[in-house]
Amino acid sequence: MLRSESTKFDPAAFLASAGLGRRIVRVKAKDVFFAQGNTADCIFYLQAGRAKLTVVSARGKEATITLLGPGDFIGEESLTGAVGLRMATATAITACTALKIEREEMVRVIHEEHTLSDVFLKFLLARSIRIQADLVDQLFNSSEKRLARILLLMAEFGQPGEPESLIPKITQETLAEMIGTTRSRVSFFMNRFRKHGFIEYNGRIRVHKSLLNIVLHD
Amino acid sequence: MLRSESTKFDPAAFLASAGLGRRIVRVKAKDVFFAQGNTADCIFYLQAGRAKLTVVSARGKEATITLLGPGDFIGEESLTGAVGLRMATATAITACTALKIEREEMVRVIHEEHTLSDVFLKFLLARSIRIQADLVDQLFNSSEKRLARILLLMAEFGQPGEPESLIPKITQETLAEMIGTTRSRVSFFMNRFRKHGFIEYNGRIRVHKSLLNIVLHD
DNA sequence: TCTAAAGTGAGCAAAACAGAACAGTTTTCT
DNA sequence: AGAAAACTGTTCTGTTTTGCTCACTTTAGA
Repeated sequence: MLRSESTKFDPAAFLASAGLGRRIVRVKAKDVFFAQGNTADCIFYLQAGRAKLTVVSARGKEATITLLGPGDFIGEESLTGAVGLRMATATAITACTALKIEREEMVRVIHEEHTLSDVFLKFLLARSIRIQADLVDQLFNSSEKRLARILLLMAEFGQPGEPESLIPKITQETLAEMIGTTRSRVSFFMNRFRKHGFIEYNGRIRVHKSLLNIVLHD
Repeated sequence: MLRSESTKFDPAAFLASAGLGRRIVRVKAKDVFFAQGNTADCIFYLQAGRAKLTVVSARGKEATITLLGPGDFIGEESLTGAVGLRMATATAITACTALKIEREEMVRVIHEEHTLSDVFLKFLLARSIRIQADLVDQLFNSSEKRLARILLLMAEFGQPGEPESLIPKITQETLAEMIGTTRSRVSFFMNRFRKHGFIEYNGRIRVHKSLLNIVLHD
């Protein structure tokens, strides 16, 4: 019964290939993995591409909770006790390749394979900490500081292979949704940052270290 | 080596008693479990009492992230890869009894005992979802709605043994810290709620279901 | 029991913000 | 290439929120 007793279990291999209760799916840019209100009966492991998690409020306002990249899990709310509903919508930003794992299979494997539950736990811990940091940021800071912080965080987001400080293409609308303000406000601050030399952009945004001054200094 | 192969492992028993790498501690009301900036080398399992998690900003403003009760873990950031620092301060609200588990021991047990890692995973998932909901609330709603929501959530907080809708004693200051506004603003809204009959209070706060109207209706 | 500390209710000016509008620019699709 | 859609910079108005201050009440501790 326990796989680990007979064969060596490799979480990387598990998350890279199809199998019982799991298969590889491709999601085109702007298509959704799942939408808010859907039944939460599976979890995705993002192999390639970028995606985002958004929520819409009662009166149609939209908020972006987080951006997701390769190695992230999507839809972990499916693993709670009872089968519930999706609380957010997961949308592909670029074309994505992901492993779709059925709820039962994921629960089983997490239960039986330490190595995989380690991977998952690490992800969940990191995510939980990041969201908590976002909440704290929201509680403490003004829109301007929140924008500065998000820009700095995203400058790291692109792997340290690229000439860092170059931010993946993103619209002011999405930035506004992430920091909880309006698009016009983002536009206003972006230009202020640019005037002060904290950032520069023609097409994509390049963040200068000096932007830290906005976040750090009172 | 693997405990589960020889003896039956009982997570409830583990979390209820002292042992190797873990011991029971008592924390008086207003004393701290740990403070922001401390080395994160252990995790607590709260057996009895109530506690809160707070963060202070650069310029001394304070935010309350969450309230904690029996069955909650405190200080899970200690389980991330490298040994880091506490990102928040955990303070006892009432006298607390908790199991203090050393980082290494917790990592070991989570790794070796499915039943405990299940318990921990469930906690982490719930917490992560709750904090995400708080973030969404913060992104969408006005101070007034946030206050209404927190009050409603806390009305559930007291176990369904008590005549529910009676909120555990809490100051306006703490409420203000939780929803990210000023104390005077909380005072203002509380009186408005009271005038409309949504809540009543002499010493402790009693929440009426009608308060839902504030949260739900546009 | 008395006093200091903590908590509460109010009010006000200044700052931050939302929301809408509109023209100009860039992307995307056919 | 040309039209439609998406994105950006900017302005304006009214609202919300902050950051105080002060008087009063309740609570906790010596």
